[in-house]
Amino acid sequence: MPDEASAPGREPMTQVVARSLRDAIHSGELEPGARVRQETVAAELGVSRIPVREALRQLESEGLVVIVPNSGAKVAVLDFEEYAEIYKMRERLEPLAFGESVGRLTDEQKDDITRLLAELEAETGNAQAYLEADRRFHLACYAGVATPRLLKMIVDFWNTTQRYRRILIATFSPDDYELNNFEHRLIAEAALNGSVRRGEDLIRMHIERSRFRLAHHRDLFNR
Amino acid sequence: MPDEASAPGREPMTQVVARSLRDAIHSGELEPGARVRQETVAAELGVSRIPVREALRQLESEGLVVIVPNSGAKVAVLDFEEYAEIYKMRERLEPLAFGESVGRLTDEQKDDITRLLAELEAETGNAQAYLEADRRFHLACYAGVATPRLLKMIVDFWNTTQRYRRILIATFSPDDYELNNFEHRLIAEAALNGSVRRGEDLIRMHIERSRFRLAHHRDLFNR
DNA sequence: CGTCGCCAGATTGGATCCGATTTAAGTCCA
DNA sequence: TGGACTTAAATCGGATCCAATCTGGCGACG
Repeated sequence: MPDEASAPGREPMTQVVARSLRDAIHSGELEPGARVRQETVAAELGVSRIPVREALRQLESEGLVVIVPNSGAKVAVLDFEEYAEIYKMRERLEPLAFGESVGRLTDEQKDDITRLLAELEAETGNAQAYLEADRRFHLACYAGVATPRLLKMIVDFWNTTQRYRRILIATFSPDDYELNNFEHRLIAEAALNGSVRRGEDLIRMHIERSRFRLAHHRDLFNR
Repeated sequence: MPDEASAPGREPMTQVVARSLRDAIHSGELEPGARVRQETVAAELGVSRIPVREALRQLESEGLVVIVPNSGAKVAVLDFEEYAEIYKMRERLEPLAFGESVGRLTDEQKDDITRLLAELEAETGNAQAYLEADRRFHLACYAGVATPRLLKMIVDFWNTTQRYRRILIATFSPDDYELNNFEHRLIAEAALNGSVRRGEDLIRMHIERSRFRLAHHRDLFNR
């Protein structure tokens, strides 16, 4: 056999379906409010509806979809208040993650941060690529977090808001990009130097600033 | 018809199963590490395994059980570090919830806080009842939170740690109870007065203190 | 005597099928 | 012409059935 993915047995279909749907929502292929039919997804991936239903339950717990009994699943729609609330939670949890991570970063992980910072700056002005680099940079700062719960929570936050960040970043001026880059440099510096307290403050402010800017774009949530 | 629970159609079995399992874990009937067999649960509730499997996926996302592919589900076991990490998250999120809640509390909800505080003090020394009252008192303080995400997250935290708090409370001295009651009174006061900042600090310290005491009981996690 | 491999029972994962509920179109009547 | 009722198609929830995988015990071999 060729390689077989170093498989410890086969991976359950539910996980494959869940990942596939996550990617589809993440990439914008499935927009907020879009209906997700079990039969359609099942046919598309060549499985029955059973693993699709289990995957949908999982995604619902992650906040990515909303299931209405006997009616169906839809990609979760966030209104302005929900979006802001997620940012408020991020303002509390991401500094914690930073603090838990910094002391445990390996040399490779530190290199990743440096590299991703450079990538991020290189993509300035390129909305789609910048968005992706932004995500990876921030998550790289939390790579040292030892317990999976906190990390999963933060990733879920990024996933549920991804689609909306995409809309927001389209409104970025060159100055917005520049300020972002500046803050990222400071954060990376704090991470590499082990300046826990300073990094925590920087991250909180970084997210807080994003949330404040949000208030100027409330209209993006009207539909 | 009598009342029919104001039903908008029937409630899906998955939710019934999930709630039942949550309760069983919550009450200690299912201990951490206990294996959860789909067939057993299904038979017990008179349903097939399908809704059981979906419920298990849901509980996994909530952190209550761990599913090993092709092997089965077990009630989640927390080691000392995971438990401490959850408390650290609570230290960040519950003050936020308090702040979001206080300004929006209705008169009924304020009465609930007063009443539950009294109940809590009345159960001093009675571990089992105190545990339950403690939970309800704290959650009552967050009753004004408008967005469900934050609240669900906090409830999940309380659920996953419930079994361990039960063990810890058994080690409480009269002084421990007294100190707890004192802090609860201050928190209730802040909630009723609308002292947001003070309440946030109190709650953070309240949880922090619980976490510190935990360090003296590391042995409870050995198994 | 301990370890590795093999076989049977138990348990999970997935597919297909059926009944129940929702949704939407179409019709009737004011 | 517009709204409410009826009916039919689409879709979901759940049950039963079958295949794949894991667990535990037995025996053979080193």
